[in-house]
Amino acid sequence: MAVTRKQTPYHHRGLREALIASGRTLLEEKGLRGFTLRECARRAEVSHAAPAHHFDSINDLLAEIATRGFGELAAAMSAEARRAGTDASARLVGQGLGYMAFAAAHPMLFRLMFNRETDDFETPALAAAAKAARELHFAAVETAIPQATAEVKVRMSDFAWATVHGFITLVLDSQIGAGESSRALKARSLAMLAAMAETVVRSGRVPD
Amino acid sequence: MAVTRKQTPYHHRGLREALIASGRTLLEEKGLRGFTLRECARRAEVSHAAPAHHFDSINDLLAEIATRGFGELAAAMSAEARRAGTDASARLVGQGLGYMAFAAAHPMLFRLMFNRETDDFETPALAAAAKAARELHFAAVETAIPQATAEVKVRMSDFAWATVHGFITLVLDSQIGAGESSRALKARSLAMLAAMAETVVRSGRVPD
DNA sequence: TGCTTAATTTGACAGCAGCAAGATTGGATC
DNA sequence: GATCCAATCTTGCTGCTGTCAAATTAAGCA
Repeated sequence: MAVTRKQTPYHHRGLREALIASGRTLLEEKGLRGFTLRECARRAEVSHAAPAHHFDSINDLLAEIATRGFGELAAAMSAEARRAGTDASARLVGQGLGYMAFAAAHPMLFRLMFNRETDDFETPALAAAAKAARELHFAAVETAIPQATAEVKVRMSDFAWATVHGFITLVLDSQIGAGESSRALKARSLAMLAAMAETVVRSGRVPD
Repeated sequence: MAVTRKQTPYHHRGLREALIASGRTLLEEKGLRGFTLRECARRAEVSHAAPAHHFDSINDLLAEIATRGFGELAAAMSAEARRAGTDASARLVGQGLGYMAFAAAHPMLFRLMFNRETDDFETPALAAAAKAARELHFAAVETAIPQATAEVKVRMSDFAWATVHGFITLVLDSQIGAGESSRALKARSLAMLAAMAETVVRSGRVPD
């Protein structure tokens, strides 16, 4: 009985990782609506039912991809903040830049991470990864306005995040800067971040 | 030959509108991922192929639903701005409130309107409706800071929109205020809008 | 070696979008 | 009023999809 299957072994061994990888490129190519478990399997050169042994459902795979996305997002934020030096305000801007750069580089992944439509693929790990990114951001705001009250800190953290998230989201959805050069867009982003940081820092100065 | 079909006539007459209506409730119930042309047809008590005569594809129906959504969004913004009175800053806050209220009332529709994944259901009418809402917002910002340069006006329009859009988006995606009472959430929204309006107005006062 | 278990396969089911061909209706024309 | 046409809707297909069940293969361990 000649093994007609190519030289690929029956046991893939690293299928779980392979599926996450192929799933991620597929997501980036086709978007969530074009995302297919069977296509993931095809790209990993494996039968259509193989993924079932590594992921309970298609949502499970999506959750894993999103979870890792949050890890990368946090890393991108940290890296840019570090590059920005020691000034707290500059670090806040840097973190925002990292956030936007990640979203621009992986738009579909970014959408998946936040577009928690019906919560039907919420996972403890996913929730924890999202929370970690949030806390990274909150810490940066806290450092920028150490003397502010806890309530103001929370408020400004919301504010800064909403600004950055809203802007890049609208850009990705072609609502802002459609047809503009990436150079012009970058200038717009920086202006946005500057306005954000200024408002945050000012809130720390005003006694109430 | 007894007519086994119920008393419903062969020609539905208002099928296009019926599909838009059933599609919209379906969307709100199941989200974009659970949205199905056949289920729309079923709810309109019509065969699965009937929609094809009114919409080229499922994306066509979604585009029409999204287009009407933008009309309603603009109406909600205008109504709240009117309620806010004549002060330009208050009107800006009111518009933001209307925006958020619409999104909170129709979260899935709101997501559909903006989640323009692969642009595969972009339509001239949809683009125009989105643009109308944008211009409504820009006009409000312009009125609030009439003496500012054109560039600052654009910048602040982006800024204000990003703030409001980002905040409500994060709330809908359970990233902000998860598990909070709607009362507390409303307070957070108002604080957010106040910070936004203050920044906009200040940008109009500073000479550059 | 043989046995157990994990990993993968094939095959099936129901549901989906879109297409084609037939059935029914409403309205215009004669 | 009768006839024809175009619009509307239905049934039935094709090739997808996710998920399940059963069969097959490989790996690890005694």
